[in-house]
Parts: sequence; C-alpha cells; structure tokens
Amino acid sequence: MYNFKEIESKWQKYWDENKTFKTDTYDFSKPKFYALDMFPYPSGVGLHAGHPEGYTATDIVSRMKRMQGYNVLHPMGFDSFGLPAEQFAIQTGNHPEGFTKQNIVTFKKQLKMLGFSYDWDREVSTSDPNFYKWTQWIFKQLFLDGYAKCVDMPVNWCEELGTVLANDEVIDGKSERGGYPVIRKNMKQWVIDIPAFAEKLLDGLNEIDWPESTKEMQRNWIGKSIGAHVTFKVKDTDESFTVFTTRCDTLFGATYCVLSPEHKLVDIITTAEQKEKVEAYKKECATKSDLERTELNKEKTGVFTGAYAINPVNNVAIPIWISDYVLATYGTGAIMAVPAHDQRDYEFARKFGIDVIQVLEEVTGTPNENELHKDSIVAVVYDEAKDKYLTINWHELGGRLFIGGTRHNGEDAITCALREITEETGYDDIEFMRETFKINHHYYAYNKDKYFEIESTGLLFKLKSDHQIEQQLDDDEKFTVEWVSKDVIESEVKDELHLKTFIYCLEDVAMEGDGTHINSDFLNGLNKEEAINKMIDWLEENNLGKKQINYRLREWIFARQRYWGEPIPVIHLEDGRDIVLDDNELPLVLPVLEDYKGKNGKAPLENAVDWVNVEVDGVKGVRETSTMPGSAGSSWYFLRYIDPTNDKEFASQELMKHWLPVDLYVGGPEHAVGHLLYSRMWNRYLYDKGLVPVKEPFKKLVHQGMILGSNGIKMGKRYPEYVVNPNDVVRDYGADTLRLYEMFMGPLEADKPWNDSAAEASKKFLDRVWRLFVEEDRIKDEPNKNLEKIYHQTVKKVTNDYETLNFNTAISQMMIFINGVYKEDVFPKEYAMGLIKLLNPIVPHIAEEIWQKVFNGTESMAYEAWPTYDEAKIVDESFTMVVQVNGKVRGKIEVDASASEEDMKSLALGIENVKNFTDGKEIVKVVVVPKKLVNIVVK
RNA sequence: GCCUGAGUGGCGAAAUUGGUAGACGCACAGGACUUAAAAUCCUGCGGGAGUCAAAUCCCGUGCCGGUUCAAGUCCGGCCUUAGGCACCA
Repeated sequence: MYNFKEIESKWQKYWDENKTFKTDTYDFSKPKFYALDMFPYPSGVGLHAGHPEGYTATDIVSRMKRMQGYNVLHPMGFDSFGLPAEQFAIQTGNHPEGFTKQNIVTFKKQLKMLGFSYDWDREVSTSDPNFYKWTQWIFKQLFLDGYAKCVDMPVNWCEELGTVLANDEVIDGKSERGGYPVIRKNMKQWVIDIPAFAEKLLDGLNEIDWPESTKEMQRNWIGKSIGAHVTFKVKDTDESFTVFTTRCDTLFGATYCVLSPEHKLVDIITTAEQKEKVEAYKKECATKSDLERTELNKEKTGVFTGAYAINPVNNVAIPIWISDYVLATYGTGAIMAVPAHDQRDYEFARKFGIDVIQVLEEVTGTPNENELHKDSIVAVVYDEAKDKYLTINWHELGGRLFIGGTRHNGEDAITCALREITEETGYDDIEFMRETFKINHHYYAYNKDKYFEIESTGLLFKLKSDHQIEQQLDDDEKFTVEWVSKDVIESEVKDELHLKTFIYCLEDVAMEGDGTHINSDFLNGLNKEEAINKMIDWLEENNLGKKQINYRLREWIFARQRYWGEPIPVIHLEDGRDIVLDDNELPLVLPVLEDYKGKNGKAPLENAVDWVNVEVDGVKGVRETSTMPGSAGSSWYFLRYIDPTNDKEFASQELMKHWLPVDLYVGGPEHAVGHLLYSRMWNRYLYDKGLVPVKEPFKKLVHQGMILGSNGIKMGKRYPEYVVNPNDVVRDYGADTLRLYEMFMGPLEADKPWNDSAAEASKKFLDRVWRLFVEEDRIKDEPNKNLEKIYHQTVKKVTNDYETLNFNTAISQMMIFINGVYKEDVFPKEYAMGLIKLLNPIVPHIAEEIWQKVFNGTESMAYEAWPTYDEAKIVDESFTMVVQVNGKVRGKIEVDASASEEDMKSLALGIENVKNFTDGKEIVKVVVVPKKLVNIVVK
C-alpha cells in the first residue's frame, strides 16, 4: 500500500518550490503548445466533481507535450466578477474584493491539491485592476471605432435582479440566474455591435476543429437568412415602411401588412377610429413578459390600424395591422403577410377574416413534354355521423381515390364537384364546406395514352343525408363506392394528388415550400428560386426594394446595473457629448461604497456621488454607472496569459505571434453561444485592427461531459445524497485516484454517472502499480522477449490516445500491459521506465515518487523524454485467421504472417468444422482479406 | 415544431477504411491464503440449446426495411432519450 497523502503533498510542494512548470514564453527554440482550461468562477463552495475532469484532460496533454519536447503554456486564472460576491457585499456592507480574494485562495488550494501543472506565475483575475485596465482599454477601442455605443432600445429587463440581461442570459423568458421573469423594456443601453461581425464569425467556423454541434449552435444563433427589403407606401400619406422577407416571390399574395406594436410608424398612421384599440393593444404587449409572449403563441392577437399600404407589385391597397407576432428586434420590425404560404400569416388571416390569395401551386407527379392541360377537381366528402370519408375504389385499375373530375368549359369548381359526386356515387344531398389550395399535378393516362398537366382544386364537402339517386356511369367505369375511416385513407390512398388534397382538407394549414407560381403576373410558371431572383431584379430596377441579408444575432447588451463588474470608462458631459477616458486614466478603479444596493432600479455606483460627478475642461459631467457584464473579461483573458504583467499593452505582439492560437481548449458545452461567441468576436475585432495575429483564437475545442450522480442524474440540490465532493475523494483515495478514475469512466465528451466502487478500484489499480514497482522484485536490467510486442503496442496506443483525448482506452491498454507483466518474472527496466512515463501525465504524484525511488531520479520527471516505440516490434509473426461460411464464423486458425491468399484459402477449406458447412454444397466464391479472414460463399 | 448528438451484457464501456461484437473495469459467483475478516491471487461471467465436461449450434448492438460475400459500423423510414433553438418573416 502506498501512502498517497505523504507522496502527494511532497510532490505538490516540490513542484511549487522548484517552479517546475514555469514557462519561459520567450524560449522560441522549441515548438509551442498552448493548453487552455475555461477558468472558473471562484464561488464560495469550491470545486465540484465536474471541474477536475476537463482540467485533468488538458493537464495530461500538457504533461505529455512537455516530455515530447514542447514548450507548453498551461495557465489558470479566475473569472472573478459576478453576482455572489455582490450579494455578499449587499448583505454585509463589505467590499466584495476581500470575499473574492478569499474564494480564490480556497480554489487555488484545491486546484493545487489535484496536482495540475499550471504555471501559477501567470495567474490572472478579471476583477484585478491590472487586468481590467486592459478590458477597459479594449472597450475603449470598440467605442472609438463605433462598435460599442449607447442606444435607446428594447432590452430584457429583470426586475428581481434589477438589471438588463443579454439574450444568452435569458432562458424561456426567465433569467438564467435565479429564474426570475424578464420583460421587454425600452432603455438607453450600452451595446456592442456583434451583428457587424456576423459574416466573419460564420466564416471562421469553417476553419476550426470544434464539435460540430457547437458550430451548428453558433450558426443557428447567428441565424443568417437571405431575402429582400421591400418598401410599401402608406395609402393617402407620404409615409412608407420597409419589410424584410425571404419570400419576395410571393408578393402578389400579400393581403395585409403587420407592424410590430413598437414600430415608430404605428402612432403616425393609426386612424382616429382605431386609436383607442391600438393604444390598448400596445399597452398590453409592453407589460407582457417574454414568457407570456411565447406561452401565448398558440392564439394570434392583433389590431387593425385603419391605414392601408400599397402593394408595390400591383398597387392594391392592403390593410396594415399591428401584432406581437412580429418582433420589433428582427428585420425591420414590419412584415408583408402572405397567408396562403406562411403558417403564421395563415392563422392570423383565418382568425381576422383577411383574404387568402394563392400564388404558388404545389407540384405533384412528374412533369413531361407534350402535356395536355386540364382544370379539374378533387372532392373530399365527409360524413360526420359515421366519421368516414367517401371514396371510390378502382381496385387493381387505380386503387382507392376520392371523387375526381374534369371541369367542363366555364364550369366553376363547386358545380363541377357536386356534379361529379352525384354522377359517380349517386349522393345528392351534399353541402359545400371549403375550398383548399390548387395543386399542379402531372400524370400519364393509360386509357388515353397521353400525358396531362392539371390544375386541381381541392374541395371539402359534408354529407347532409344518405339520399341517393342512380349513378350515371360510362361502361368502362368499374369501381365500388366505399365509406372509409381516416386510417384506411392514410394506408390505402397512394395517389399523391389525392393524398395531398386530403391533408389540406383535414389540416387547415398554409401551403409552405416550393411550387409553380400562379396569379403572379410576370412570375407565373416559375418555381420558387427562379421567381425570387426575378422579383429581386424587378424590385431593384423599379427602386422598390433590394436584396438583403439578415441575421438573427442581435446587439450584445454590454451593461449591467450592478456594482461588481468593470466600470465603463465613459463620461456623459452636460453638453451631450460622451467621452472616453485617456489611456493614462485607466484603469478606472471601482470606488468602495458604503451602500452596495442600487435604489429604485438604479445602479449601485450612483451612490458614489464624488466618483460620479466630474468636470472635464470646465464642462460638468457624470460617469457611466453601469458596469460591464461577466462575459467582458472572459472574452480576452486567454490573450493576457501570454504576457500577464505587461503594463504597456494587453500582451506583446511578438509573444502573441508565437503562442496563438490556443492549441487545445477544454470546457463545458454551456458556453456554446455565450463566451465562445463573444471571445471569438473580440479576437476577430482585434485581428482586424492588427492587434492579434490570428483570426480564430481557439484551434481545437472539446467539451467535457457532465459527471452525474450514481443515480444517473445531474448532481445538485435536488439529490444532495448523490453529490460527490472532490475534496472527500482526494482525502480518502488521493488526487491521483480521482484523476485516474475520472479519465477511466468513459469518453471525455460523454455524461457519465459516478460509481463509488469503480472509483475505489482505481485506487486498487494504483496500489497494484506501486507493488509492481516498489514492493516486488520483477524489475531487472535484462530483456524479456515475451513483453516486447505488448510494450511497443502500449507505447503506441497510449501516445495516440493521449493525443486524441481517448484517455479511457489509454488506461485500459496500460492495465492490459500490467496484467501481462504480472505473468512474467522479469520486467525489463527499460519497459518499467517507459511505463512510468506513460502513467505520469495521468497520475503524476505516484509516478514522480516511483521515478525517484526506483530509478534514482534526482529531479522531477516532468521533462524526461517521452518513450518511443518501434513499429517493427509490433508486427505479428502470425495472426488468427477467421474463417466464415456465408458470413458466419465457423473456425479460427493461427496462420503465419507470410501466408499468401492461396495459402489462406486452402487452410480455411481444410478446417473440419468448415467442411461441415461446405460439404455437398457448391462454392460460389471465396473472399480473402489478407492477414485477417476468409469468407466462403456456398449455395 | 426545427437543429444537433446518443441508444451495445446486471452496470461504466471497447470495437482501424464495413471483416472474430462485448477489450478494460465494476458488480456477482466459485476457489486459494487466513482462526476469521479485510487485502491479495486464481477461475467463471450476453441469452438459449447441448454435454459428465467439451465440441458444436441458434439468437443477440433501440425498432422495421435495404445495400453487401460480410453491417454495431453504410443507406431509407420510425421509436426513445439528452442538449440547443423556438412566432426570426
């Protein structure tokens, strides 16, 4: 049994005192490797079981890279601005700084207890003025370049927290922290124009090695869509407004327009009669929280303004409504509504009785040349009493269909349908319900040997009574009339036209998607893509609109009405100017307050009267009292690690050129659209200014999975009995065991449940390692051929697996090797030294101790050369040949590696059990896979 | 509803370009050592048939179908589950 307590504290002290992991960033003689962890928020409760997982992963790679001769940068720091420290300040009246520093001490102690090979001389802390001086400096550049600005805009306001929130901090209409309701409110706000970087951020995703899911999330969050801006004049006024649409091809089908309730034009164009209703609706929307807005999205609401817009393509006057289904913050805050081809518009139009004009026909069947045109109908007749539909069954001639027919010249669709129903089925007491969309159907008629292209109108009827007259049938019409249920229709009606018609009759939905244009003047006959292009050309020629790309990504709200964050270095002067501080006035340090609580929703910094009121060149002014959000410091901290004490610039250009990008970044997936997007934007901005050498800061990103409780559920307050505290594990089994176990649990990216006995087994494995090296007597300075192959295999597999972060399989390979060693009397010293080096990255304390004790090491093994393997020693002299008959394994035989395909074949055919399956059968084919298998195909 | 992953023994999981499914570990069972227990070491361990024991055979990677000499792996359709987005025009 090894004394992990003694060993671990001994080596932690050694590494600390000798600064074993100090990085000389100016040593450019070796290749560099930058391994980064997402730095923690130093909460009062300390590390949880999830922290060591990601940190161990980067630590393993860092330790291996050092041994492979890389100059490794592996830093750690603290994301130390934030809410808990502020709440502590409010409750105790103390400055949060002390509280934060105390937490950092605790965290650091815990991190050191786990034996991570950080260069602690580069530690950064976002709440340290020496750090946030540069956060403010970068903000200043953004301000001067017009990317950071103070604007009046609708924001996510959280009353309980007394602050605004960024979009990624609002989840399901509630605040991410605390789950308090969030409402929409117009406020003057600091924002960063991240949409200006949308295209660059989108492009950059193509060149980085990140999880596909995270890239996809960022793409969705940016939400690029290509469409057009179209300008509508307001009838009988000089006003006009612009809408954004991705479907300008459907402009002929626009039957109304909708402005968001917050739209500037609403008050101007609303008529006197409608004023009262519009005002009431606007008020209702303003007080609705985001949650209510989304929850109530089933039923559309809205009010008519009384005004009309002129559709620019046909000069038709269409009503202008307001509704909260149009968002003020997306596009232009106004839309043209095409109810026939947009589900939301359709619901709205149906509810308020607005016209629906079809301008696209869905296409079914396959178009052909030389088609004949017909107008026709498909009629669905519903018998409510029996819940059945009227069909005619053509049996083998054409299967089950509804009633169909051709419109005689001049006949309208309803008349035609009623005639056909009576002729074919005899029913004559039928009520018309609804006409659905026309469908463009292409088919071949066998009886006439001709191709047809038809415009089919779908109609829904209701059976009023069973009254029937005699059918009037031609001689060749051999079918039966049958009433069937919905299920039968879905399984038996195969005809695309009839099935589609049925769906439109049954489900009252818009016709979305592609099709052939109708009722659309110069677009008639074109498909969606052709029509969009033609319409954009037309709009641009006539100066009525233009092609436009739009992004879902909104401005990043960059201010919080809180105390514990970076002060925004801006002064609002009496004369209306906003000025930013000179470089020599940075950092603008947070003043110490007596009262940390803001009054009446105002920022706490308002309480620092002496600090707030300033005079610049004789002009009075006030300082900005909002502070930056938590994501400010974390948007660039990885740059500061490279040069943490530089007081001339945020980091030296020369050093950044050498050290960027980050080679490996490990952290949780929860930052996918927050930190990981913001930091890419800051980096990209600095790159564009020539202040950072790389477009993308993080070359490779990996998300560690969650460590679940042994009940398979996320650890937390809900099931406190299942929470595993890493401190306890370190106390009972040691840091090496914790590191080893968390790496052995399963793939790094997967969520994995904790298992106490498996954790204990990791300790037993280390005991076994200790016995092998220290207590047993197998290590001898002599060779052992029996272990040669497995040793070289192990070095190869472990090295590759560390590189690709497959730690679980690396560990299992080392277990296999050690199991093999225990079967031998001689464990060659060379292999023993190799093995302890392979183990060192995962379990560095025990490895260092063994290295020193067994191999007379005088220094740390952190920079010992990584073991190498010889591919020639791995090659087998023989292999197990698998013999299959018709793909099933029927025999295995040991075969010399030099065997030819012919040899393999004849050996395979000679196996007794194989003969049992081949005798008396014809051998059709023999597949030989060299050095692997033979498959004999028999009939 | 949409997007992205994931579904393999009692459990955590392995499985190059399609080529022996279940490596390694946990749990469990049996044995050795011990007065006994712990620790350690050895053996077995997907289900079923078969046998004194074997050999051997059948079934088996969420479900249904397909491609292939050969499918956990590729293709089509579905189900379940986790995460994300959700009136984005």
